[in-house]
Amino acid sequence: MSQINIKKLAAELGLSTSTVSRAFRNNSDINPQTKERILKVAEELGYSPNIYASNLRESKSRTIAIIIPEFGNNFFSQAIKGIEQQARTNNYHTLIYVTEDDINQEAAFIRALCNGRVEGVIMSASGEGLKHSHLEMLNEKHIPMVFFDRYYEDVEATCVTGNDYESSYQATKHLIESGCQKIAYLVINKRISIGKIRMQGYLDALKDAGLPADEELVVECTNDKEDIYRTVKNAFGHLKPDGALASVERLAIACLRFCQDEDINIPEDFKLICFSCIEIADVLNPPLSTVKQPAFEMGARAAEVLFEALTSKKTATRKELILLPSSIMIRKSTEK
Amino acid sequence: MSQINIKKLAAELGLSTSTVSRAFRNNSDINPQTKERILKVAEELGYSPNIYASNLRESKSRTIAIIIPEFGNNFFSQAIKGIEQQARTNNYHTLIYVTEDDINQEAAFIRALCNGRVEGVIMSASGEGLKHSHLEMLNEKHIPMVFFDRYYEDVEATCVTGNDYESSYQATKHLIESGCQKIAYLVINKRISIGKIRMQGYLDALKDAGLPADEELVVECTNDKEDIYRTVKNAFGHLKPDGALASVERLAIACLRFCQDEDINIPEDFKLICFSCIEIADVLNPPLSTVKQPAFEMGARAAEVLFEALTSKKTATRKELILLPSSIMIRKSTEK
DNA sequence: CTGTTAGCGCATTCAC
DNA sequence: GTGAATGCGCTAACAG
Repeated sequence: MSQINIKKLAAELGLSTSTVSRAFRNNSDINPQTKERILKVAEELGYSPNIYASNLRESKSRTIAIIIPEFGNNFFSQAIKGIEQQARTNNYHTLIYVTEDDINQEAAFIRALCNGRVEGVIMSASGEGLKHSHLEMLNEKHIPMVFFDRYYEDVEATCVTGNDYESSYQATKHLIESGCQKIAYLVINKRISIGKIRMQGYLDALKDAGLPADEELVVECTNDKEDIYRTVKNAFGHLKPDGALASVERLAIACLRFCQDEDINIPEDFKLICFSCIEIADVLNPPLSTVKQPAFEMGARAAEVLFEALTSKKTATRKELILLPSSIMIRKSTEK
Repeated sequence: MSQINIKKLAAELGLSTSTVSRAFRNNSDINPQTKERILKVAEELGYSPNIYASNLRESKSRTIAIIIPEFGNNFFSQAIKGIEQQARTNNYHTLIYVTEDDINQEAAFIRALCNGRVEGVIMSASGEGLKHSHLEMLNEKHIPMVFFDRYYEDVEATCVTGNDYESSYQATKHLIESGCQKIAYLVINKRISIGKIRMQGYLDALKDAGLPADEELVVECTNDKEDIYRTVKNAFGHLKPDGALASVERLAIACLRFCQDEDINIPEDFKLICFSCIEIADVLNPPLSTVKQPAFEMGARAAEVLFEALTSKKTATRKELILLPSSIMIRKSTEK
């Protein structure tokens, strides 16, 4: 059986293709009875308009792209859910691209998207502190973009992110109030957006408490699992901290592992808190205090901003920082 | 600035559109120098072929759909990575659809995909034991499909899944050898595919060990977090098991929570093992023994089967069960 | 190796 | 309220 198309359906119905087309779009006026008849026969014959022909004709795709550094962690999973919820209500499809934290990948994806595949982009940045010229193409192609969580300061676009400075300050303060005197800050890259902002909150909290805001206590790690463990081990060896704030979950998990291996008691000998959206923090060993970002809301909000731009035919979003509050969940790992 | 297209680019170059087109496709022969010149100018002018026009013209989309019951757990995240890796090497795009375990959603997605949006479907089933007539449409439209993990027995299609019976048998045997006498089996739905097969392995292991394979020990839960906790609590109350095999991670987490709340010592008073791909099982309280499915490989393998069908122009995959071995990771939660 | 020509399936003018 | 005609941007014969 050859595939059905609008022409065959029209022939079957004894109508013109334009009338059939009208039955599937809501704008044009059409006799309600004709419409109903068309839809009924279409259903029977398993016809639905070819998406690519429509896209071509209308030169719009009702599709947006999500570009994220990694996939499969709680934060991004929840953020994606938030985005998809909005996409669904706006009748849009989503395409997900994962950069593995590689800005070249990011650039490649952006380039590949500029052929009309998507109408807008929601992105968490992969290469803060590097060249971002690949984003200019979006501008040229009039494709609006919104950042969430991680963003480029030098790019004109709205960003929805957490109130990281404040949360970091509060988390550090909480460690101090729990009795910590020598608090390490664990970070992947301290020179860029979230790593940097969270560090500032941490440093200021130390300072305000009269503790030495010593940059030696800032421990930078790579993104590799084995490497992280080694770095943590090393840091423990020469810093001997009694507490730590981890800027991302992975680093805190490495601490838990290390403490387990070395029989360091948490929270007695060492207290730990981290930024994380993990849903099973309460059954970790020990239950882990977290700064929980509103991932779902971030995604949803970023999508809202994008769809607003899309429906009002704006070709870009305006430079603006939207901060959503995180909540500090205190558990055993930071008990006195 | 009006958008660039193949005609303008051709005009700019003093060439015909077909030559330009050839420069972007690898098949037709074209003067290497011409090609290079075209690609260079295209780069400068920010031209790339409109995807939707290509799709329409070639009537293929180089896109596949992934349909899964849920999103954001380790198993599906890893499986998706496996699929995407294969998709990338085959130069295909992926669209992800999440059903929230609702077969109506699944049917709606399938219907929406049949307008040519995708060339193939990789799916983990959401409604085992229910009507699956919505899948007939894929057949009519000649869209091949592959199941992974969860599948419909009554549908003709290849399925890539775990060796669940064997793993379940081994996991139960391990509990018995660790000293358990009264082992519960926790499951979301014992009448369907994975829940059913895993139960069979469990029951047979009990029987072979001379333990009563009592169906009372099979505890069925809903999919709701609060509900699961209540069911677990209730089961502990009247069954008083000394061990459990959980068919999915979520149920084991509820056990950990319950034991933590009630000061039940694991593994002394109660031993626990579950099917799970969780990567931080070693820092749970206590470290959790798991049956780890090869999620990434499953996804990759399912994608391989699909692409094989696609490249050989088959319109469906043949009914076949491909079993990939899981590995049992023994940790503290099942120690003697 | 390159150009000409003819659609892919659909949505939108513009007539009637 | 409906139909005829046109072209969205691209690719694949075919001819040269």
